[in-house]
Amino acid sequence: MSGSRPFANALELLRGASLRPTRQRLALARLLFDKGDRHVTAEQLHGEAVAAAVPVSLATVYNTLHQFIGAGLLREVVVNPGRSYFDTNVSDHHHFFIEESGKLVDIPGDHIAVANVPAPPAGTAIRRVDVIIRVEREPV
Amino acid sequence: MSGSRPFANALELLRGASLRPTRQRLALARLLFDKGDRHVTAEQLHGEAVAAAVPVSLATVYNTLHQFIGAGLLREVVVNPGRSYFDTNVSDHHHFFIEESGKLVDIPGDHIAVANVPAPPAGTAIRRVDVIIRVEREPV
DNA sequence: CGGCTAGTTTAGAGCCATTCTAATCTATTG
DNA sequence: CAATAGATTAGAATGGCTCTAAACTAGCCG
Repeated sequence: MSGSRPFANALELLRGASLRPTRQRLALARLLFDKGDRHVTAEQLHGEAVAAAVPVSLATVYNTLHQFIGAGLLREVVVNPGRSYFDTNVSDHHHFFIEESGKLVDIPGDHIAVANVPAPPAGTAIRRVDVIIRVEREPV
Repeated sequence: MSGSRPFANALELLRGASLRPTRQRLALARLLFDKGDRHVTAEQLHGEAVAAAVPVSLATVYNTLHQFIGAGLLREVVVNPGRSYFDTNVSDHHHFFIEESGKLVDIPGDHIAVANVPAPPAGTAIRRVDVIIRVEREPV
């Protein structure tokens, strides 16, 4: 785990984000945060919820994911056109992306250093630095 | 310019990539490569072609862009879910991404250093490292 | 407890970038 | 110039995501 939310249960998480603890949000929060760091797509998460007999629509999954992002509980990772990944690890880190399987693997922030970053274009400030290392199955 | 294709005209580019020099491909190659480094979307490029009175369908624009990528003439930059940018600069470099305007700005490869990259997951090899620095309009 | 209301959820339609299909066209070769 | 492999095309299809408007519910107040 990233260790950034020790002991926080789903209810506290939602309270902290000023989101009403509805059945759907509680269930999604548990699916997301009860098993350590995860990278999921909206569709995957929806599938898990349905499998867990939690009645939730895909629209609600998207709504909830975006609310969690707004609350800083989640981060969006963009590696592929036309599909978003949601990352439960919101601490400073980067990613390996295995193109064939579509899997993401965390790289802790202190295991990688980005140096000599030039000044951003005039009138802008850096919001975030994303490093994506694209890997492929090793050629034999 | 990235300077990687000095004196190459559109015809030579296509020949070198074993692509038949059709009217559409020649026109798109000129639009892409005759004005230095560019970051375009498929729709933009299609618009430019139409504006230049080159009859070309959006499907052909997509086909051609992917063929150019396959030939190493172009690179795809993924910063936004649901929209791809095509980058005519295929040399080693990275990007600032200005979220509000959707603009990309090149960062030359030698102006940024990524250090301490950990070994990739077992059985995989690094194909490419993408650094995307997301910037926002400076808060006053 | 019963109602009230703002906030939530939902099915289904809609949107948009991209890809597919199958028919037409064209660059190249003999 | 005819034959044909390859290219282009319009339009339909796809897929991820968002919107809409109606039904539901958590939290509040009496």
